[in-house]
Amino acid sequence: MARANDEAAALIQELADLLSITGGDAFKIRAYEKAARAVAGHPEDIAGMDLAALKRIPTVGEAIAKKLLDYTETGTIRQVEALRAEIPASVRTLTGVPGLGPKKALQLYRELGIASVDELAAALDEGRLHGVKGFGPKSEENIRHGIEVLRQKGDRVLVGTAAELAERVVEALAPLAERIAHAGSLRRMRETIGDVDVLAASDDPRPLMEAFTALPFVTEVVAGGDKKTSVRTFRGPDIDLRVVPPDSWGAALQYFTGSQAHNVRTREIAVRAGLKLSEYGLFTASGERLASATEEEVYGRLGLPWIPPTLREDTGEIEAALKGALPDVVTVEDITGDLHSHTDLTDGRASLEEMVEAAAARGLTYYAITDHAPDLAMHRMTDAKMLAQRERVRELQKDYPGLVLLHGTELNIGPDGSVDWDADFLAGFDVCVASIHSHFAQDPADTTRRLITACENPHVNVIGHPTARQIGRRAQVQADWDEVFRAAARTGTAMEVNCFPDRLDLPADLIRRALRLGVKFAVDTDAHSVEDMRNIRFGVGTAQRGWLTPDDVITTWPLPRLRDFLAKKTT
DNA sequence: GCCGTTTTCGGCCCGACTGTTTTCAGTCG
Repeated sequence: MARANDEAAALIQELADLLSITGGDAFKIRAYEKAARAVAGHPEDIAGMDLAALKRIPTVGEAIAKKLLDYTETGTIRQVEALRAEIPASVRTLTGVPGLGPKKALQLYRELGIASVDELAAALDEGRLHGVKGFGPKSEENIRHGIEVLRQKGDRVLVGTAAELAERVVEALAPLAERIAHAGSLRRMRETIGDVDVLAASDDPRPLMEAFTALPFVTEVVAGGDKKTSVRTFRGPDIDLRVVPPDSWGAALQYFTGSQAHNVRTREIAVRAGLKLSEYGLFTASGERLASATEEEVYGRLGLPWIPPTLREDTGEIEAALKGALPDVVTVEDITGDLHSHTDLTDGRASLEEMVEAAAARGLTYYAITDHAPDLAMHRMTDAKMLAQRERVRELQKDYPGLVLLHGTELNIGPDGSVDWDADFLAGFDVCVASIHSHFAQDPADTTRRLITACENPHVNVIGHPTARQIGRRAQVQADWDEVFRAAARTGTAMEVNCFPDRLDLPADLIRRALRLGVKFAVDTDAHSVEDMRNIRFGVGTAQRGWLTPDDVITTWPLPRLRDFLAKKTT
């Protein structure tokens, strides 16, 4: 179920958008935007909070607290309703067209009565923009194109897709740059990516820009300068290439990694110290450069430790850094095992032998094979097939002295919380993952009970991809997550962080909520092929965004500690 | 509208690029 926080944050954000269209004070607008982010990221549910509690949320003062109270009491915010009456909410959608901001959107509405993207397209066709002040022939063409981009590209791509594209750009341009790397939301490992940002260091940007625009998948150059070039790609995201002098590398990487909200905070810290921070470095008032070569140096001169990119969202990392309380987040190198994988016995594409060989090559110390159980009838699993696989796993173990093979299964959680086999058969597995694969639209109270029942099963060790979402295709199942997490913590059941780019499940915001309730996590690839094992970086990135340390993640633990965790369920 | 190791008022991040504006506003990140 959508938390009150998310709906309230959306309303505050809408208030900011509508005020920016009607020409409200820019600083007031920014205050609303900051508060919207803070409310969305606040771990406690705002439903039921009183004014004093609401004001304790950072960036929420008296005025916004009252608006939040208005929301929790009436389901809406009066000022938003009033502004909607003045400006149709659909005018907001005009600012979604690249190149159209609040000022021009308002102008189009006031002068031509345009209140939606469709109306804008029609006005263009009828030539009604001719002669409107500020809209020359070039603007018309850009808006026309912007509408097309908005309509066909949809919006964001999965992090895996963006990572592949970024790798191709970096590889192609590396010979022409002193340094080159991806930055932006991809470096922060957001689950979906709008634009791919690539940063290069060179004293001679021209050859880089020329090679960049000549890449085979580039279809159009949107903006081309000496320092920045933006391109559109064939059925992919836009790519920005920024080129900076080599001695600005650290400051530039810090800046272009973002997030924008994080950067605002770091620049505010600089201003308070009488300094100026830009992508070229940290400078004194007289222009003397204090730091710029590395990110560590830049953060250091601001009095901060280096902050992992995955935390840079202004959701508490600045405060934690100032207090010396940043989490020592889990890394790919910390991962010692994998508790969820498939073979061609069910829907995997590689044999048991190939998967085990790949797990050994990853340098894991333990690896669980967890093929699907009989309730997913399409995979035609039987008791006999599962026991035969177990025999084969035990035989294979002899060939892998450095890798402990675990035999497990991925159970199906039925609508009532039951799983495929009875306790006797389940007791034969080393580890059991249990996941939801159907009945996604159940009543939230039923889904909550369903997941709690699965946690209470003494043989279920891990809840696989707990929300069952598929990014861009299937919404999360609705449940009272805090209740589910309490049950997981109480019963010693780990929540999975599934590494598939279209799952990333649990999502980072739910990870943070679960963490506060004492839950442990299993970062698992759910690999169906050898290649899928590379997805571990996306799951670890998601775990980092959830502020997880190695201690929170059972798949970083040495085998004896893991075995204790698994054993505690049944005793 | 928020906030305070320059405090309760006066600030609030910084730069690149575009188009049409003859000196810069709007947009974007």
